[in-house]
Amino acid sequence: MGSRVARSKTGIRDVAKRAGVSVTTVSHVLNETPHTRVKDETVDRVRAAAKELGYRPNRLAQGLRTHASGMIGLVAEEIAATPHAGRILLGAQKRADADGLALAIINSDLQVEPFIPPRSVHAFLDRQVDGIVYATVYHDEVVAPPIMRGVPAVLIGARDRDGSIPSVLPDERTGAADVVRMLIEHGHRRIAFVGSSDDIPATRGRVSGYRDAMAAAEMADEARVVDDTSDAAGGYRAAVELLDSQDSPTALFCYDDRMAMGAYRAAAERGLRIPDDVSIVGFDDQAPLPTSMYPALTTVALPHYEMGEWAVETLTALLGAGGAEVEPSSPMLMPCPVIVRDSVGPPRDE
Amino acid sequence: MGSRVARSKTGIRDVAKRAGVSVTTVSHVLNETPHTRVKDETVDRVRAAAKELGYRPNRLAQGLRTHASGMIGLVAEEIAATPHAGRILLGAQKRADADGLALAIINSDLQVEPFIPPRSVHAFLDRQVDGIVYATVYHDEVVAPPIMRGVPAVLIGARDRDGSIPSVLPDERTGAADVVRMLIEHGHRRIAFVGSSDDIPATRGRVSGYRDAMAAAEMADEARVVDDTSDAAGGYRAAVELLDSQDSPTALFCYDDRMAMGAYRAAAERGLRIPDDVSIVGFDDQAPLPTSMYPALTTVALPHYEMGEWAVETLTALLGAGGAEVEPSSPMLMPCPVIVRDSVGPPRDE
DNA sequence: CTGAAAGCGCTTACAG
DNA sequence: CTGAAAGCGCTTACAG
Repeated sequence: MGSRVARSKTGIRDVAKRAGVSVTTVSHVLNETPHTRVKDETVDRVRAAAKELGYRPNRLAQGLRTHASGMIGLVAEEIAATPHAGRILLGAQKRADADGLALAIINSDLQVEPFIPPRSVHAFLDRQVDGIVYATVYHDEVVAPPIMRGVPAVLIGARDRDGSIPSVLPDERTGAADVVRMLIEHGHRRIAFVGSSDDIPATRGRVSGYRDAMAAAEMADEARVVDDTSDAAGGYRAAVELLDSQDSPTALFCYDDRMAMGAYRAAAERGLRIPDDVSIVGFDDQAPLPTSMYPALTTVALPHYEMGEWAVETLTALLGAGGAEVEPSSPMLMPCPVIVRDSVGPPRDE
Repeated sequence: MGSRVARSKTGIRDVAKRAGVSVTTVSHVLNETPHTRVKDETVDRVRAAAKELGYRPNRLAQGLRTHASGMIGLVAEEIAATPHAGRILLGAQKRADADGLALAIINSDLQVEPFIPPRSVHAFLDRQVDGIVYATVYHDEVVAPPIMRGVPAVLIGARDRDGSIPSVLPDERTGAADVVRMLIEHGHRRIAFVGSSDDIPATRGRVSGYRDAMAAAEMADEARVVDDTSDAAGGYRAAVELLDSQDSPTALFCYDDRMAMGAYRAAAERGLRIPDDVSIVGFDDQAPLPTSMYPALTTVALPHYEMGEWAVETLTALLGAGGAEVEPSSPMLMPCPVIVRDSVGPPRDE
């Protein structure tokens, strides 16, 4: 055993001894226990002793005593399944840190069924986490195991089937409508949707937003959708079909940035310049794609960071509420801002 | 207070009562304490009682008693600073999970100075983590604060200045040499390096690898490097300069995938097809770039996942060693595999 | 203003 | 083969 063990951590008792007071008093001054007055001079002595000894309270012991571990658990289906979803972690961590909470994470495999696996929840419960956030990206709805009702929880990316767990979802529909409206405001009328054939909520939200905006502009008849795989190859194929058709669109709203990448290629092959000959927008703002494309892609951002923040903020509020039952509420819809870059312009006169 | 509190968790005492034995015995059978024989029938009774009650040991209490929290802490400078570095977390988490360890993460701001901030380490030490992994991506060397010597630790992406903390680094130099050699084997001689002007270890490693490979093929004289910013715009400018020069290169090795993206554009503008007219390779394998490009980019992968795994594996070994001092050793160099896709071919005959 | 004591939920010598 | 008891490092009524 090296120096590591010799260290023999200093405990509250050591501080008490050094300050010549009881551990009770040390605890009170260090925690600034409410409704407890301690003589100023004593306070100083205790603080000094703690400092000199480099005393750090053992959070495990505190947790055992107070039934609050000061830790929250984040279980994420295939952590950062989509590369930049890691931003959910960043947002959650930053917020937790600000609240003096530690963030533990655990990975859960992608769930085919919408059931949250109890295993991951148990791992956290055993460690007495104060709350749990469950992040998924592939389901509309999710059903929580019974044990999960024993602790404050919040959901990211899916709603609770029972409606009793607060949840946050990206407002893809509005985001999509916003960017399409922007296209319309630039003067486009023949705006097509390069859609995805994935059967996930995002697919539905984005087409809906597209249709909303077209309808709002009385252009529902102009709406054209061609679906394909949600990657560059799919975007290419869909864009080719659209661009080579009669009355080809002057603007393409792509399901995601990768499809937009394929659409860029289709345009280039046809000698179409962006945005002069055709405007193209994407969705996701998936770094480093949009800024690596030329011209830089105007797209709609998925608010991962914000959802992570919101989740622990909400959890903190729940904790403060002392475990009061949460009344069922509808999911929070986090705005998806459109990020304007260089791929949109007015339609070419014809 | 809702049903949450009513739950009043069942403890080891409840199990003991139900099984009609002492808590000592319960502890022994549940933990399968070595060198302790318990009558089979008793074992069964205890197990049954635990199961019926849905008993789950309180890890906080166990930790307090055994001085092992079963948790390791990962502090990452700007978590997933680069989008796919989130894979470090995935690798670490998977490995920790397999070892029955929980993984807590904490974010640290980007450090300008190579000093690991004690604050982040403290947060973990207070929670009695069994070990710490510190992940950075911008420094060659890092110096750990004194407190960090009090716990098993490992470094990702940087070496410890004192050499006493095990560390793992991507072997960028070899990876670069490998991909350049591949280009050479395809018959290329005029291979240029589209380099980065960033003053970070990666820059140095990748040029060195390039030079190694050129030298090994007796082509040191053919080496040409032009540096620029490490993004698409920089790659474009550098590639333009190279492609428009006398005896322009037949292959471009780009510092990273984003620069390769810019190089693609430069080639396209010049009517140069990839890989027929010019071969291009990148570095990082930064999803979703390489597979979204056309043709799909051949590149060298940064082994984030593997480094994450290695880190907790090594930590686990350290823990097993019971805190024995680690003899200083040189950093582990994790291979950077070249990922072959479609952007390389033989040089065009001239 | 301060302290003795109980107890959080476990594990672990030690004794029988 | 099994159990009583001490103790991990704290907090918190309660008493003085």
